[in-house]
Amino acid sequence: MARTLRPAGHEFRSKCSIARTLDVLGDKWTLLIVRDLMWHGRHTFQALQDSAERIPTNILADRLRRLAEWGLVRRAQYQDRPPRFEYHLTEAGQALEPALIQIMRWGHEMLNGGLNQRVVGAGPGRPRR
Amino acid sequence: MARTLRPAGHEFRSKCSIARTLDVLGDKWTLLIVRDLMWHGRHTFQALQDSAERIPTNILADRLRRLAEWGLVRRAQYQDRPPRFEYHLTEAGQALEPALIQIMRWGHEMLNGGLNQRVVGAGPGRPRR
DNA sequence: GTATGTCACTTGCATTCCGCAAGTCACTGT
DNA sequence: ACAGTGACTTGCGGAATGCAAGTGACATAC
Repeated sequence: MARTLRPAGHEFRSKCSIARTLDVLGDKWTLLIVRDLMWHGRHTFQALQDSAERIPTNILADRLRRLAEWGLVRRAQYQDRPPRFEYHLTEAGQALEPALIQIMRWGHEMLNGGLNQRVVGAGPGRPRR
Repeated sequence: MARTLRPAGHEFRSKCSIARTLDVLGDKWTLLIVRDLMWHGRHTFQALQDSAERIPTNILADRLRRLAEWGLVRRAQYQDRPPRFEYHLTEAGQALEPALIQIMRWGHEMLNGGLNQRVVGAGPGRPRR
């Protein structure tokens, strides 16, 4: 049983599970990064940046840092020279899948959003070269 | 079959259902208001403001306005003199329940958040006096 | 009939966050 | 030598947030 995720010094607004989740994920970008890591096989900074919504690079760097602090994402160097990094969801991050699916459903039905195809096992793993 | 919800003039960032949902609900407060309307029987401005997370009044007014524009919330006057209003979720708003439940689950498991009791049919309806 | 209280908000203002463009650094490939 | 790539960082103007205080229409208590 995992202890509660929480970066050093963080105080939650309240005991409510929803409020706490919003403390972590409550903004316009974070869940899109999780989506790309989970379903779209985007695991490098560059790949995440090239996603459809064109996230600004400073925001992307900041959100990846925060996701790593929260333990939802792991940053790993997969190459030395030049140093290159890849980002992967931890178990805690992957556990967001049911929530993400329900959010996607609602957006599909109410906002005419596109449905995600291949929801499982997508992505090329690490970039080949 | 409902047409796509969208206030006049709004452009979505992308076709993705998740991105579109975040265009509507992607901030720290909006889902807490939905939570209170859905489960906690808070239907007046005052009741919503008294919720545990102490939302600032200007933000609350703004979010209620936006939720109404998006068609997730209906504002109704239930008393003339003095004028008093109550807020209720529309069907589109209520359709967020499965997503909210999954978000709550994740917060409960990963962030040690409190679980919501009475998830269905909570609340006193309109304030008596 | 004056004082206090309630409800539903607005307004002002300082602080913080966001988004865009540009720059940096370490390489690699030609 | 020189353009290119990947992973960021920095600067800066504008938008959003958070706090306190104010407003207007009543209702209730004294």
